[in-house]
Amino acid sequence: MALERWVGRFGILTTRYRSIGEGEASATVLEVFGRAESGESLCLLVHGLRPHIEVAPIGRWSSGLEVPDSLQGAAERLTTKEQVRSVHGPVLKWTDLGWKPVWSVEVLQPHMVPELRRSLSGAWSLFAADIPFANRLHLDLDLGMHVRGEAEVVDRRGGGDDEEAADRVVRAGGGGRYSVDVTLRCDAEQVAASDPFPVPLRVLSFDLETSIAHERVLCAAAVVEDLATGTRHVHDWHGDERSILEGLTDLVLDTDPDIITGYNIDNFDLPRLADRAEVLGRRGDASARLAMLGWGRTPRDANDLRRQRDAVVPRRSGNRAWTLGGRCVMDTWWQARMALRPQRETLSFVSALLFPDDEGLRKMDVDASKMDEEWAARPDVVIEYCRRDAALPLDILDALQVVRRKEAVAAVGKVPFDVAANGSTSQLIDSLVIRHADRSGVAVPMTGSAEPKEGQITGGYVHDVEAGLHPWIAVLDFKSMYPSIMIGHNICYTTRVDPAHPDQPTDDDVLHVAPTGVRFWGEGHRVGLVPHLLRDLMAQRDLHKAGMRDSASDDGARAFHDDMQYAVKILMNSFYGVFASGFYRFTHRDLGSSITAWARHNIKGVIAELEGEGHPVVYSDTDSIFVQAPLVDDVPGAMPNEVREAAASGDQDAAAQVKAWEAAKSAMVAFGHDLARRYSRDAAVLEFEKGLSVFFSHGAKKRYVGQVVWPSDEMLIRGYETQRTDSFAFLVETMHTILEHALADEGEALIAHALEQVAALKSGTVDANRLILAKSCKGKVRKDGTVDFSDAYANPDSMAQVRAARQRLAMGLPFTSGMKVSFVVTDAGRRPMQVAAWLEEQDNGGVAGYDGRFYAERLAAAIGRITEAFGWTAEDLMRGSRQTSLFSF
DNA sequence: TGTGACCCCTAA
DNA sequence: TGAGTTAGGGGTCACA
Repeated sequence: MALERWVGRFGILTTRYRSIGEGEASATVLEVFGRAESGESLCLLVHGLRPHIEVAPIGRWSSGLEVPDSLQGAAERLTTKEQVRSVHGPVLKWTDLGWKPVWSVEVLQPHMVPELRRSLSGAWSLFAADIPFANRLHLDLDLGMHVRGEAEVVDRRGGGDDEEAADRVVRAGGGGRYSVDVTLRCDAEQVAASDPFPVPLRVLSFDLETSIAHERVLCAAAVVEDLATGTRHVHDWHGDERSILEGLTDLVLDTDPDIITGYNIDNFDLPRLADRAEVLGRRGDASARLAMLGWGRTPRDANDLRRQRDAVVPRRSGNRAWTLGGRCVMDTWWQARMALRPQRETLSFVSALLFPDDEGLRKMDVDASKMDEEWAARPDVVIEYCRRDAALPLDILDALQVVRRKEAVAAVGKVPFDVAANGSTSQLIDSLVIRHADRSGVAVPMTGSAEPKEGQITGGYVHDVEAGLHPWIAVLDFKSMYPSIMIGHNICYTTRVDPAHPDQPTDDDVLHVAPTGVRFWGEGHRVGLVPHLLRDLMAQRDLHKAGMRDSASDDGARAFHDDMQYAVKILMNSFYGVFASGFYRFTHRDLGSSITAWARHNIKGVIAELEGEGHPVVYSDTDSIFVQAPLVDDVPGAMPNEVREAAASGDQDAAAQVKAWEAAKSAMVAFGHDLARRYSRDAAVLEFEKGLSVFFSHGAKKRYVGQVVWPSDEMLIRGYETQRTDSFAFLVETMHTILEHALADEGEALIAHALEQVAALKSGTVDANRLILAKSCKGKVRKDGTVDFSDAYANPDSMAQVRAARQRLAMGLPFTSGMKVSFVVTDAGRRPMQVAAWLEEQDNGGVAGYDGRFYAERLAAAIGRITEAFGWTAEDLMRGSRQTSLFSF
C-alpha cells in the first residue's frame, strides 16, 4: 500500500510521551496533539528524540577539557548503569563553577531519570536532569505552538477496519487508535517552526446541575463552538445519571474539542464528574469508566487509564490544573477572575458586568440553593438554565479574547497552548532560557540548585507624597525599567563575577558594578542569556507595534499584532520576578538585588537632579516620577466646567481663563518632553507618559488621583477604595464623586456630598445590594465536602469571610478555595462582627437588614482621609457638623 | 484607647 | 509540574 503523505501547518495543544520496546530496542515516542490549519485534529507520533541528562565533575573546575583518565573512566562506566543507554562527550560547557567537561548521558526512558539522578548525586554535578521530556520537542527543534510538519498518515477517523488500523498505529509507535481526525508518524527532523497563524480551535463548554441532597447529577448541558466560524451547537441530557455522563462523553468524542471549559469546572464540575463516575462504575471496570469519562484523544484502554496526567480521563494531582490527554482544560472562572478582577465572581455577576444589556441573563430565577425542589417542580426551566450556563463561558472567553491571547503567549513563549493557558511564569521563562543555553554552551542547572535566598531583597523606591492638591504635574516613566537594567548592565546568571569561579576579571576588563558592589562581566567578555533574550523580545515588540500601525485598516491583523506585542510585554516583565525568586534554576540572590539597586540608584539620582534644578518631585514609585512643571502666572490646574461653558457662550473673562489654562497645559507638556529628552540615558530611557492638570493625594504612598490632560483626557485613580475589589459599591461610588470634586477644587460640593452620603447610611435608606463586601476565602475542601479553614488562617473564625463561607456551606452551596465570599455586616457592635452571606439568587441576597452605623463609620473613615484636606475629619462627617475648638484653625 | 498580629488587595 | 518579586495602605480582632 502506498503511504499517504500529510503536509501542513498545525497548532500544538499538548504533548506527552510513551515508552515502547525493551532495553536496547526501546524508544520514546512523543504524542503531539494539535489542530491543523486545515481544520483536522491530529496526533503526530514523533520519533527520534532520546531522553538524556548531563553530568560534570563536582566542584570548581579550571582545566577545561583536559580530563584525567580516572574521570573519563568514571564517565564511561556510567553505561553500565541499568538506566543508561550510552554516554557521549565530553563537551565544554559554562557552569557557575567554571567551564566544565560535560557528558551527555542517554537514558533508556524518561521515567528512569529520577532513579538515575538519585544514584549519581554526590558523585557528579547534574545538569538538565529535571526537564520534562515532552519539552524537548520544543527546546531541541526550537518550536513554538505553531509548527509545520511533514508526515506519513497512519490512521484516519472512520477509515477502515478497526483492528487493522489499530495495528498500523501501534506499528507507528502509538498506543492504539487515537480519537482524532488523522494520526501521523514522522521523525523529529520533519517538524519545524512556523510563523504564527490563527489555529481553528474548537471549544466545548459544559455545565452540570446537581442534587444537593444526593450529590447526583440531575442534568447536563454543553455548547460546542468553532472559533474560526463562530458556529455553535447546544446539547443537553437528563434522566439516568449514567446516560448523562455517557452522553457528555459521546459528545466530546464526536465534536472533538481542543479546549474544554465551563464556569468553575476545576473545582466543581470536574471533581463531581470524577466522583460520580467512581460511584457508578464498578472498581476496575475500565470500559464503564471510559464510557462515562473517557474524554481524551488518547487510546481508550486500561493502560491509559492508569496515567497520572494527560490521561484518557480528566485528572489532576494536588490542587493544580486538570489535565486531559490531547486536550486543554481551561476554567472560564479563573480566566475571568484574572482578566477582570470582578467585585464578585459568580457567573451571573461576571455576565452582567460584561453583557449589561442582555436582559435574558437576569430573567432566569432558578434558586441553586434549592436545586432539588426546583428540579422536582420545573425540570424544563432548570434544563434551560443549565443550557444558558453552559453557553455563557463561551461568551465570556470571547468577550475577553482569552483564547487568542493565550495563543499569542504560546507563540512568544514558544510553548504548547496548554502551557500558555495553565502553566506558570517560570515555565515560560524556562522555555526561552533553556533553549538559548543549549545553543550557547551553558549547562542548565537544576531547579533548587541555587543557595536559598536569605530574607527578602530590597525592592523599588517609593517617594513620600505631600498631601494636598498640586497643579501641573508631568509624569515621567522609565521605559521597561527592569528589563532595560538587565540589558544595560548585562545582568545574568552567566555574567555575574563570582570569587568561586575560575574566570576572574583583570584590570583591563570592562565590568558593570552594581551599587551593591556586585560585578557583572561586560558584553565583550560574554553577553548574558537574559540580556540577549530581552533584547530580542524588545525588537519583537517594536515589530508588532509597527505591524499595528501598518495594519490600521485590517482589524484581524491589528488584533494579532496587539495580542503579540502585549504577550511580549508580559513576558519581558516576568523575567525580573522569576530571576529574583529564590528557587529558579538560573538565579542567584545577587541578581534580583542588583537590578533593584540600580533602579533605586537611577531614580533617586533623577529626583535629586530635578530638585536641584528647582523642580519639586511630588511623588515617585519604582519607575515613575511626578514632577511639578514651572508655574506660569499661578494658573490653577482645576478648570471648573462652568468656566469652560461660559467661555464657549462668549464670556470674555471666562475665555481668558480658558486661554491661560491652555497655555499652562502647553507649557507643562513642553516641560515633560524636555525632561524626558534631557534625563534619558542609554540604559535608562525616561519617557513623558502623562500630563496632569491636577494631582491629589491625602498623603499616603500608592494612593493618588490625577486629572490627565495629555495625551488623553481621563481621571487617573490609584490605590484608593474605588480600585479595590473588597470595598462596597456605595463607598466606591461616593469616593469617585468626591475625588472628582477634589480635582475640580470644589470643596463645598465635596463636603456636601460626603455629609449627605454618610447621613444616608446612618439612616439606613441605602439598598443593601450596594453594601455587599466581598473577600477571597481560602480553605481546604475535604473529600466529604466539609472545609478546613485552619490550614489557611491563624484564627479562622475571626475572619468575616470565613464565617460567611460557613453559612454558605451550611446551606449546601459550593465552596472553592480562593473564591470571593460576599456578605453584609449586620451587627458590628458584637465581637467578632455579625455578617450575613449574600446569596445571589435570593431576593435582596437573602439578607434581612444591615448595620447602618457600621457602614456610615467605614465610609466616613475612608472619605474622611480626603475631606480632611478640606477641613473636615471623619468624626465631623459622622456628627454632621464641624467641631470647633480653641485649637481648630 | 493604643498596639501588634494577621489578613486582603493594590502599585509597580 | 511547586513556586515571579517587594512596598505599602488599611481593615479586623484580640489584648493590654
